[in-house]
Amino acid sequence: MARPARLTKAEMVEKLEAVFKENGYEGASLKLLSDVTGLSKASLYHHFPKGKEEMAAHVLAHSGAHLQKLVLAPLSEKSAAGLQASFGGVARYYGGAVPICLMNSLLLGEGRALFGNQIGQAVAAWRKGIADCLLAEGANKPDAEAWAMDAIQRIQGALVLCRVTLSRDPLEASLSALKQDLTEWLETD
Amino acid sequence: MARPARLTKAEMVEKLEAVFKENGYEGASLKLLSDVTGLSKASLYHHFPKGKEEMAAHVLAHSGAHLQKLVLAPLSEKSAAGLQASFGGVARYYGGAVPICLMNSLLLGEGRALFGNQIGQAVAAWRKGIADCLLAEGANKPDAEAWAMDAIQRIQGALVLCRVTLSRDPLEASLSALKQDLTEWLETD
DNA sequence: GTCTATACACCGATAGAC
DNA sequence: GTCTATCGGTGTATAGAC
Repeated sequence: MARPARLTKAEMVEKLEAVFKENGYEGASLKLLSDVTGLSKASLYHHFPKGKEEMAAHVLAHSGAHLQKLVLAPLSEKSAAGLQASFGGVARYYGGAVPICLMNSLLLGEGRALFGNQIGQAVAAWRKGIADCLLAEGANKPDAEAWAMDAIQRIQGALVLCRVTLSRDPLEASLSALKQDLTEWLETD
Repeated sequence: MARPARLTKAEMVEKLEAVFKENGYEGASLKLLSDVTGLSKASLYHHFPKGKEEMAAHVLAHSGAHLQKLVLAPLSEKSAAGLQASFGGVARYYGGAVPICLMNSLLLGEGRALFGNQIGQAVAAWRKGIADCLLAEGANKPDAEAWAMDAIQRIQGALVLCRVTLSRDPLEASLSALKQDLTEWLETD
């Protein structure tokens, strides 16, 4: 595989992702995107001919693949162990000193119109994955679905508080509590 | 009190608030703000001479006063009943078919630099108010603070899911669960 | 207090040289 | 594949008439 210039596409997308997460779709100006990659606006258009919307689409796809690998794949084991592993994956998926959820940032203004459906589907898949793990452990369907929704809700709430407090403590605390809750639920099963 | 033209300042601010909530600080263009109020850009500058930043500051102050009245004031009773009443206030504070948290929307990009500290203080006050209710009911300090953080986290997570699913069901479900949790906690106290 | 008209910077996007 | 230069449009903000 030949070395593609100075930055691989994946490296570009990762740098772009940070800008979209921190600024949202409309706040992510071509100037910011240009600065963070070290490429001129024209060079960005060479790589992403349809401009900002295509950049955001690549970022979302990259992030979605990351979510798939770290968070959703462990759930396919359909067991409590898989669910615990998935929570571990959440901690890695939402990395950094102040984790930010790309989906949350993109769900404002123009971004919501462009990517709202895609984001909704990702969340639905996540929810279903968690619920299926619980069903395999003997939960009934309403309980499993409610617990799954609650888990995602806690993680998303923790991510909001991470942005408020400029730390990743709420996320770590939330994941610990979720793992604990799951363990207790299994014992009383 | 004389009728101040066609819209009172409070009415203006409420209309502006919707734009900032749905679009964030950078996404809230003067065109959108002008359209939603029915005022020209120049008229907006008459009422808010420092422009968009002043509009957002007024919106945040108005929303903060609303939070104070509906959510924080009930907590000053420092009792479980006050806490239950506050949860009811949360449902009213986050009104509409798809509730959106202004603080979340403003914590992106330029908005975070302008209003991050103010938002952090509002959340801290909220957290303290909840914890004080629990302390008055006999909880120890770490438990009270953890429960308070968890409650706010759940509400914020629910609000994120409301935006994902375009409904207010997650918020209502979350508040029901919180009220239930509180009742159970009191029984085992 | 409202408006039209305008100033000027920045935005997303493109042309074309190297 | 990268850049400088530039386009048209939109962004925030102002001037000044009514």
